[in-house]
Amino acid sequence: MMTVPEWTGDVAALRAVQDELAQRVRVKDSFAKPLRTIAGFDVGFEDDGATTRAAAVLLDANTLQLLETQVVRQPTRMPYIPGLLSFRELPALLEALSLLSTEPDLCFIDGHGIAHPRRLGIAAHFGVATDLPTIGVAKKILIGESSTTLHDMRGAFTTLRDKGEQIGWLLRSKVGCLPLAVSPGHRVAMASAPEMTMRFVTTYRLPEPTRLADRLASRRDE
DNA sequence: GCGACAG
DNA sequence: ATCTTGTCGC
Repeated sequence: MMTVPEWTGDVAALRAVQDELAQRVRVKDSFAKPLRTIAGFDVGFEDDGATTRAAAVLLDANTLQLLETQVVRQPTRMPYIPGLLSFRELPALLEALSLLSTEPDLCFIDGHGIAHPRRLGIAAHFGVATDLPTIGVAKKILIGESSTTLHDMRGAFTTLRDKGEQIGWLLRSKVGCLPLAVSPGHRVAMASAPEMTMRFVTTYRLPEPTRLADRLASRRDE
């Protein structure tokens, strides 16, 4: 399945691929059994963007103990284009995933799930490409808005909708901080995205999987 | 046409 | 995303 075609400059072609892949996204729960391991993924850049650096971290879902980390580098293949982020970052992320010794039960991706113009943010795309359960955790909204006010209480969340359709949530993971935009990617129910995310939030704004992957991908480590 | 625009 | 010092607030 060609889930990540090469960049030829044809934006319309990639949008067509997105529409096709979006049909394969399954927004429903897949957790009949408790989680054993979870993983976090993020991407950073080096050499003025010439090099793409992807990080993957594997954690014990119950103790949050760090079990494994992987960092890979690839030459950057295409520029950043709002809405087409996944085609730029997915290749490196998939390589990082392949290096993990254990396949995670749930993946947290830095970016949106279905909270995307074509309902195929990087977390949804990642999920369809791997068939693994995924949740998108973004620091900013790409599309959509919330109607009700978000209480300034840890764990509070409100609906994020686009033209009436719910595409995710705004989640106050930490008091005094801007909310996160959380949306299901693949094989995760809309309703469980916020709680699954909060389950791994400790004292920071980002849930541990994403936070740790962030540090590795952004140089602040290694 | 104008503004917005994950990372 | 990335380049970066000081500064505000708990």
